[in-house]
Amino acid sequence: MKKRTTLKQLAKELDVSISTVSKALKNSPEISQDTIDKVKAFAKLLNYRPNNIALSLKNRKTKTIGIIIPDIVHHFFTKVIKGVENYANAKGYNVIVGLSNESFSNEVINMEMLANGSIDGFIISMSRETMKRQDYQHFIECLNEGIPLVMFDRIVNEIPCDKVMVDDTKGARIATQTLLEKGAKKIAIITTKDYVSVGRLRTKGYLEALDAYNINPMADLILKIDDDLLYENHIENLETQIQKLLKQHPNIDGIFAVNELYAIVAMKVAKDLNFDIPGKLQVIGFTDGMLSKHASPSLSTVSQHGEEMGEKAAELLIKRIDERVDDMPKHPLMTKIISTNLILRNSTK
Amino acid sequence: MKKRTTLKQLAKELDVSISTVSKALKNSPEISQDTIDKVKAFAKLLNYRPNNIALSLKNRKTKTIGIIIPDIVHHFFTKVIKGVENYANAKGYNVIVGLSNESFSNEVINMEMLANGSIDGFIISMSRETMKRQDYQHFIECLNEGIPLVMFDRIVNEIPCDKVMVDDTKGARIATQTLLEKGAKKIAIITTKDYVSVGRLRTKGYLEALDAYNINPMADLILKIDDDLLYENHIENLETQIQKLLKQHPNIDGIFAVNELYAIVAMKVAKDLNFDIPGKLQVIGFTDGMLSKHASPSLSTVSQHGEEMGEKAAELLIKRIDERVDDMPKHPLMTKIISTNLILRNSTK
DNA sequence: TAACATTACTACAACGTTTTCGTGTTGATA
DNA sequence: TATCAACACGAAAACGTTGTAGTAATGTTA
Repeated sequence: MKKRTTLKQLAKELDVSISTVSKALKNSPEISQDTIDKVKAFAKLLNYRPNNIALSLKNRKTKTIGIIIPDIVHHFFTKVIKGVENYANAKGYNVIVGLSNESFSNEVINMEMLANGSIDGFIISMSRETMKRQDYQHFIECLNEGIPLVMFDRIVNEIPCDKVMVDDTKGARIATQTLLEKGAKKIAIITTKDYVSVGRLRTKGYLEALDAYNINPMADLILKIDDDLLYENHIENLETQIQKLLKQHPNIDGIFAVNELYAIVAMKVAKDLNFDIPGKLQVIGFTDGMLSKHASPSLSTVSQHGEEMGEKAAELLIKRIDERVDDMPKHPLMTKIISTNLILRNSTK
Repeated sequence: MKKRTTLKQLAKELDVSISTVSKALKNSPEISQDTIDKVKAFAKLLNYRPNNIALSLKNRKTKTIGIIIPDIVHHFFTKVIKGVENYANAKGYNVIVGLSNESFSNEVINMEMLANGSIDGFIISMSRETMKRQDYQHFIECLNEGIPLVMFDRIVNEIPCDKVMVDDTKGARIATQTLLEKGAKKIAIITTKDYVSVGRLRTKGYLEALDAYNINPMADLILKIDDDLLYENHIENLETQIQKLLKQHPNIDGIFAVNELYAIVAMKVAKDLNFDIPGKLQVIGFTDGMLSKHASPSLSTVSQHGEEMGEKAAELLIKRIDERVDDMPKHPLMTKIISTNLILRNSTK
């Protein structure tokens, strides 16, 4: 097994010093054109490429960013990763992915593993367990060590870092409003427990829309799902709860679901109960993924623009990293709001 | 901004040498218990953690593996990544993700960016363009430089490396056979152009099954989609082609599709044409994803076990990396076949 | 021709570790 | 009282770079 070519090897073979080789490859004016040509030719011959790790050590920056997400098998997060990759690669950065699997300890372990010099900064969406515990010590420590952080989607205000989010409340408000405009009178919401920030905010938007139409919210129509269960159970539980809801209130004519899966399952249950969609029941979801597009009927939904979020997060992070190097005065913390837009398909009139 | 604690700092403050600190932290018997305790206490106080980059440089291994895939917004690939992460993290490895976007040059650039010492090995599924060009120079070079490679899913025999794949032919044969057993007489296949290895192999399985039942394949029933188009056009094109097929052969009673999306679209088109699924037309797809599970009717499909593939790939790669370090005799190249299984849902009788 | 510039290089330190090979101080032994 | 372990530590090299500071060998000027 051949080992990689180093400056030292080039230097020895060419009978010059390591410095000369290094400088020649960088077209330093200190080196004669003659030598430059020779060195370059030989370097090319041996396929020399500088060792990234050595550079990282020397420059005290790795040109790598870490993204920590709760789950990768999820259209929204993959879109975000894609956005991060796009921007980061264009700036010469690599992306390390860490999966928390919605677990607090995994999140902490993953971050510690990477914070030991492997990355220049983090892009994070917290695990559900972290949100529940409200234990943000690992984020704080990260910042204390001078590692910049950008949070997205699942945000928490206590952490002084850059953030990228969607206007969840507004998106939900517009979705609900649209249902109202399209004639729905009795709209249910399928949402998460309140400790999930996005669920809470989207519920808020739903309530605001009702309020604007002078409709009193009914507790019965607000289904807060505990998605802490294992996946399979979670879906089953979801189905039975929606069934119960639709049977108890057969005159429900609108459903707003805070994510794609909830909306899809709601449609399925409703269809099984012979609800006509969108004739008698209109449905809008949140997050535009494969499921929405290919469901039947296709699902109207609030698009979150995950890719754009990822790009923006990467941009903020890399800016922060660069300013750290220059040791310039920090610019103030940013919270970038990505606007949603409503995609109307066939689950609404 | 505070910088990270180093051995040097600890040494200076404690007024001992760097070596002593290093050894103390490792419980070296050379160091007195007294000193060990002191050093450890102080290290803990300053929250010392060794710099990974320095270790990487010293040990000439990064404990990081790179995974290059054509697209991350794809259930199968995310499953594989998840499997890779699982195994790799458990072994103390990090995972860098590179996206080729089905483009040859992106694949090459991504690999070169990582091959400069950033990773200890690659896990790869080729881009479509690479398959088409059949230009594998970058893989060869990688191997020449002593960087181990594991290919999965989209394999090519010419490259001497470990491989993880599914028995595509067998999976397709069983799927087709199942359709036949369930009474289908005229089965169409929706597949890709032949340069996509998995498409080719799955078509082969389809033909084998027909042959076993003494059925002559009809060219008309073999729809080879050119998925080289942009996404949106691709789907539209797919729809019209399937429409044409079903109109031309309204007595088709079985469809085998080589991926999830093709199957879903086929079902949609068929439903629009008032085919009764599964009554009159049965459908089986390949790759078990979200779409299959939540389609209506839910889609019977050949499950590929992406997560298992990822785990296996990581295992093979890490074994290869370890053997490289020990400089032991290489064990022979492995090709691990992950067996598929057929998940029967409501798109079949 | 002494003083100085210019050219074209080399030596060395540094980034943060680990590890090998010393080395000075004890205490025990012959 | 020399001799030798045992003990507890330090110096230095190495991993592969880069950049600063030197230094010979020229050429130019007063």
